[in-house]
Amino acid sequence: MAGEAYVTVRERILRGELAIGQVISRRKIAAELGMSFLPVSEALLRLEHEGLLESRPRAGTRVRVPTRPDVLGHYVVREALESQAAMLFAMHATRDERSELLKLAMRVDSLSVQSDGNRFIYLGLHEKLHRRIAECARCAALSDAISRTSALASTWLCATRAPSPGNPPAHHENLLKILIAADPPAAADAMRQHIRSSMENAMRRLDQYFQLQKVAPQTYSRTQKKRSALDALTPPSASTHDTASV
Amino acid sequence: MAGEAYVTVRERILRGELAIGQVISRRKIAAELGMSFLPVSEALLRLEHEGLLESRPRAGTRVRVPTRPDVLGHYVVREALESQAAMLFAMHATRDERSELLKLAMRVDSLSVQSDGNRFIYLGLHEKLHRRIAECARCAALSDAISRTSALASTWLCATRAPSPGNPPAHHENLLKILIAADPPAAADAMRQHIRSSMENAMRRLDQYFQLQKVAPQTYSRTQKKRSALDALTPPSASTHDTASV
DNA sequence: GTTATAAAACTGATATCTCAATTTGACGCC
DNA sequence: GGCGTCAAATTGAGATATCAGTTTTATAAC
Repeated sequence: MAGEAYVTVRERILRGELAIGQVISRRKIAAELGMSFLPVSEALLRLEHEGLLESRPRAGTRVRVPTRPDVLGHYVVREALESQAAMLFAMHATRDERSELLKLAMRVDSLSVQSDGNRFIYLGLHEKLHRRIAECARCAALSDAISRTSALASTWLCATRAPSPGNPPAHHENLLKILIAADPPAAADAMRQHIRSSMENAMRRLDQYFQLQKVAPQTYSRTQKKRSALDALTPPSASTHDTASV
Repeated sequence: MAGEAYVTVRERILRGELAIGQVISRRKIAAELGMSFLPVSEALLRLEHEGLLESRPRAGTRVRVPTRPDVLGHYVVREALESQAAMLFAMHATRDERSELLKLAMRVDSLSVQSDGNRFIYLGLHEKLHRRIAECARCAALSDAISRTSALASTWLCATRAPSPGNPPAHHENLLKILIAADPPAAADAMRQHIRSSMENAMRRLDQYFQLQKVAPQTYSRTQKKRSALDALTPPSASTHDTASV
């Protein structure tokens, strides 16, 4: 049951149904899922340890509002893990896997240039590309570490609106071409550069949240009126089928 | 309270008071610490997620018995994180920090060659060296990721007896000399090699536990007699002040 | 209208209790 | 004597109740 609650809440955060900074109630979720709030507490605690939530002891729990060092640190860790995965991919991936992922990269690129609301499809496919690279590295522990880490970034990118602005059209295709070429250090280095450009992108987008934090460092308000500063920032997406509106 | 239980149990595992495969009881720990077993459950759940414990739903909880892929995967992740830290150390560490850590490395090496029971002191200092390198990388998230990861290895190394057999006398000193030289890629590579040799070392030592797992894959026996296979492997250390016996 | 304040509602944390699954150890059977 | 079986003990998981701290809101004073 705790696992069910974990998956449900995690999905909601990752799909952007719960915006950054939004306060959630253990009791309401428990009632909604038809269980006591003890397994829900367990799930939320786990999500807090993974960095998706934050809570103050007796005030409330909300979707984590990242700070600038948070995002920087996240991408440093991610750079370490994903460049390692790229290196192992160059060493161990089969021929089929290499061609599969090259094709996937080209699809991601083609979705990237379209600016009509395929944002969620693009994000999902982009995450799949990175996940598959990690899986082809043939190391479960590394895959796990990466998927734990990239869940965080998914949250942050879900919250922002603009579809990747200044990426070259063949961004991922070029990356995969290097990974396929089977030179491990070069693969690691290419992934390293890729992650760094992702970081700059994310930094630019999340800037508004960094400003916000200085204004309301630790607000766990449950009502609407005092969250106006936050609400002004969150994209209007909300409902799941509304992705074609931008 | 949950935090207190977490720290206590974690300490016991890391100090080797709880051997690999040993079964522990939530209720006994709760009684011992004077609290309900709910906060204890929370603490044990966290330790399970961190990989220090393993449990079967209604059978029991024990200190995790690592498999070969576990250890391999652990060191792959660790290689990724620590080589990143080494790179950032080469870039950002101050002059004072560089000389401090070089001295620390030399102390670690000198303890390494002595074979009279300074094992716990050596392990502690060795861990401190790696921790300080991560801290000097100026990235809290990376430090956290590393300390979470290296806790696992500490458990495993605590369980084994032999003081690092075939390391060259100036193993860590040479590593630090490269880190200090301020060439980031070279620093990363040196750390990478260092971690890999650590892995081979750990693999050799933990081999007996890998064999064991095939015999008793999932035993949560609370009695002594069926654990004879495990008991034969655990070092006689146990009591904290008994380190000078080997 | 604004501000200060106190009661009310709500939150997370813990304790206590119950329950189903597992292990244990003793009993009976061959 | 060895082996299968079943009751008792133990375990982790969940439900409910209680408590202390925080936020909200209604109230009163200015």
